[in-house]
Order: sequence, then structure tokens, then C-alpha cells
Amino acid sequence: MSDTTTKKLALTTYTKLMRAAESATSRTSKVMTAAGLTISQFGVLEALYHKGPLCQRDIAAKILKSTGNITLVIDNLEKSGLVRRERDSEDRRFLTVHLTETGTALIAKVFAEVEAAIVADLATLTAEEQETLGRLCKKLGLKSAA
Amino acid sequence: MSDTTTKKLALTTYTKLMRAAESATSRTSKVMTAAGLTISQFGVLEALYHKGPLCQRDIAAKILKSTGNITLVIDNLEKSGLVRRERDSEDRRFLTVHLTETGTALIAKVFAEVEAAIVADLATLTAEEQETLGRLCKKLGLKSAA
DNA sequence: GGTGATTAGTTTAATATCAAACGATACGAT
DNA sequence: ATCGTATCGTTTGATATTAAACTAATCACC
Repeated sequence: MSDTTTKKLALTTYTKLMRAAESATSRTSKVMTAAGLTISQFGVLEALYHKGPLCQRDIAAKILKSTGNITLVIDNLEKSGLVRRERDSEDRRFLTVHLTETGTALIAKVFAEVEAAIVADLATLTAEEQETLGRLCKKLGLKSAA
Repeated sequence: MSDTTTKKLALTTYTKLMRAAESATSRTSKVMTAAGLTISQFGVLEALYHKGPLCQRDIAAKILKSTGNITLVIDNLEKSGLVRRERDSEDRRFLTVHLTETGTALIAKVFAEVEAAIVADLATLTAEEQETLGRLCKKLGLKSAA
């Protein structure tokens, strides 16, 4: 295959990958905003929901954002009464973030809706196609991480 | 296949798709920021580079952002001397945005670098795998657009 | 021709986002 | 013990982003 053909194929593949990711994101983010959550807020709540209380540094690492950013997102979640901060008594540098009852109820509901949206979206592909897509995406993702 | 299995497959496929898209984006965005461009600024310059002068509404549609956002991005590009605005003489509501010489030179260089990064990234997959990935992504993207 | 609806772009207010500087706390080595 | 280093979180300044209110210009229709 010529260099030009290789390049063209890579670029169209890249574009299709990006479009697919964007349209999937657009579906799920509609669910989140309908519930009054931003994507970041959802990310934080979802991390706490599945991993339990976390310090802000761990939350930042989990959702791939800066710690400065997390400070603001947690501020807003705290104002809405969805999470609360608790100073670690052993190492006072840490702030452990906990879901409140309201926060737990909300993320449980919204997470289920997001899951349903994803399942509905992916239903376009057969099980075999999904497995193939997943395998190729994983191969691609691993390379880039290196 | 059971509902639970269907759901699990859809969710892991979705996660892998997102991770692949993120890692590909991370590579290309490094090239852009190294050149002093934000992702949006690159998007605007690239649109003008390949489509010629455009009005702000068309730029917004092309890079899927709000017109309010485009106003700011063009403001910053204009300050940097990479684009200039020109009021349309026929319909004075329109502002046509043009690349300057500096802007053209910059986007030509950066776009080539981004392309190279994409080609290098996709080289992880064989041509056949890329075609398969592209086909599946397209199928998925089309559904969501509907 | 004049009025009402539409369209292009700007502004505003809120949240997001990062990098970098900073303050407070903890830890390690001597 | 303490001095230097590392770590956690906040702050700051810049850009991004949207939705919604707004201005200016045009068009459609009577």
C-alpha cells in the first residue's frame, strides 16, 4: 500500500472514531444535563459512587482532570448538597469527599439512565461487532498510553 | 444472550471506545498546544484552511460550537494576527473570517504535524483493522446522529 | 413601503479547564 | 529536633464553553 493510501486510511479512520465518540458522548451528556449535572460533576459523583469516599487528588486522577479544577467542581457539588468534604484526622493535608444521601440517590438514578442510553446506542451493533470494536479500540488505546 | 450480558458488553465497549478516542485526542492536542494553539483555535484555522474564508456561523457549525464561543475564539486569533474579520458588503450581518499569511503558514505546518501524529497512532492497526474500525464507528455514529 | 419575523454576531453569567504560584501539612535524613 | 523536600489543596489568570438575552441587519409579506 502506498504512503498516500496509508495516510488517507489513517485519517478517515481517525475521523470516524472521533465522530462515533462524539455522538455517543452527546447522548450521555444530554442525560446528565437533564438531571442538572455537568459532565465533570457526573464524573465526580460516579467515582464516589463506585469507589466510595476519595480525596480530591484521587478524584482528579480518576477523571483525568487537574486538582485545581476538582476544587471548583467539588465546591459546586458541595453548594448543591450532593457531597461533603471531611478533613482527614491522620493526615490533615487530605480532604476526603463523601456523597450525601441526596447525592447518592441522584447519582444512582442518573447513572442508571446513562447506562441505558449507552446500551441503546450500542444496540446498533451486534454482539460480535461490539467485541471487534472493543478489541480494536483497546489495541489503539494501549499504544497511545505508552 | 442475557440482558445482563448485553449490558455489560455495551458498557465495556463504550469505555474502550472512549479511551481510544481520548488517547488519540491527547496525542494530537499536544501537537497543537506545542504550537501555541488551543484545540478550538486549531479547529477554526483548519476549517478556514480547507474551506476558505467562512462566516462565523459556518465556522461554529463546522466545529460544533456555539456562535458565542466562536466570537471569543476569533477574537483571540485576531489578536494573534492569524485571522482577520471582514464585513460582508452585500449582507452586512455577516463577518467573513480570512486566514492571514501568518495564519496560513502556521496552520499548514501544524496540520501536517497533527496528520503525522494520527498516522503514527493508527499504525498500531493493520489496514484491514483500520477499515473494520472505521466501518463500525461509522455505523455507530450514524445511529446517534438520527 | 412599512411591520413582523428571522438571522448574524456580541455580550453576559455560569461552569469548566489548565498551568503555575502558593500555603499548609507531613515526612525523612541527619 | 530541625531543615529541606514532597504532597495536598487552593488561588489566580487565561481560555473555553454554553444558554440566553440582546443588537443590528435583512427579508417576507401584505
